[in-house]
Amino acid sequence: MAKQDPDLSLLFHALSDPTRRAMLERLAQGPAGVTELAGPSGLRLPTILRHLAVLEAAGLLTSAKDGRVRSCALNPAALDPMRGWLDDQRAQWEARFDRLDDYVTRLMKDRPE
Amino acid sequence: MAKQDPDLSLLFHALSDPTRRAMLERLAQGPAGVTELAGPSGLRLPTILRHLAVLEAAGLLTSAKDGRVRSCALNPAALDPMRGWLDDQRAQWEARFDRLDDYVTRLMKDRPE
DNA sequence: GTCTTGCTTAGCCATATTGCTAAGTATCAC
DNA sequence: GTGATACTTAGCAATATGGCTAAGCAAGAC
Repeated sequence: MAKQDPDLSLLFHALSDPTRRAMLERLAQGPAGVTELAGPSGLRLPTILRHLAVLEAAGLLTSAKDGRVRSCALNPAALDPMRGWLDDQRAQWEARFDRLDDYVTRLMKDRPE
Repeated sequence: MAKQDPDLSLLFHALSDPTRRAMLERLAQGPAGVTELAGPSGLRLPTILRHLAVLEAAGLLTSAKDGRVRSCALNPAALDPMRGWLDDQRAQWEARFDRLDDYVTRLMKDRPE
């Protein structure tokens, strides 16, 4: 991960819109141009460009212009900080049960027969 | 997962705010009351209540009133659909290289010596 | 019963977001 | 060179979001 402090807020926000998620899903198959990404959504191109800007600002995609075509590509590494955060919470939650187990086990052991 | 179609938009949006993430992080340690959750943020209680409503609407937490205290608890299962979505994109991305490997392998095999 | 504590509701305001249309630029195909 | 294609920019409007203050309700402590 290149960035020291990934902006989780930008990342999660970027994924909070169904159109943006759908575009990323398409890009997971391979690069695509703006018009192709716009197709399924039914939204107008300026709107799509705005959504793409959100995704690019979050680091989830990169784009490059080749002639009149702008090709967009998924940056899968950008998904990792979010997964990391989710995993951390899950881990903390699981640790709760471990601590509870320890507590109950200790209680049983200390319990006078 | 109880819900047939988790609302990914609600879920990702709920995590797009640092205050809300911080509160979930705290709840991963165990249930907490509203005033305790508000403490670290420095925000006023009505604002906190609004944030909690977002989290509850997304299914990420549950709350119950006991006397004058409202206790909030993390619902860790609600994190799973997001992880699932992230994993799916990662999987699709990896599959790209598998398909590329197959293609290149086939190319080398079909290549006249 | 009175005071304190822990929320809760209502309303306001500033900012952000999300969609659109209109107009424009640049590349490509013929 | 002309027309088509693929964006791109600017501006507008409606809605949503995120913060606040003020006022209120209910439970708990004494």
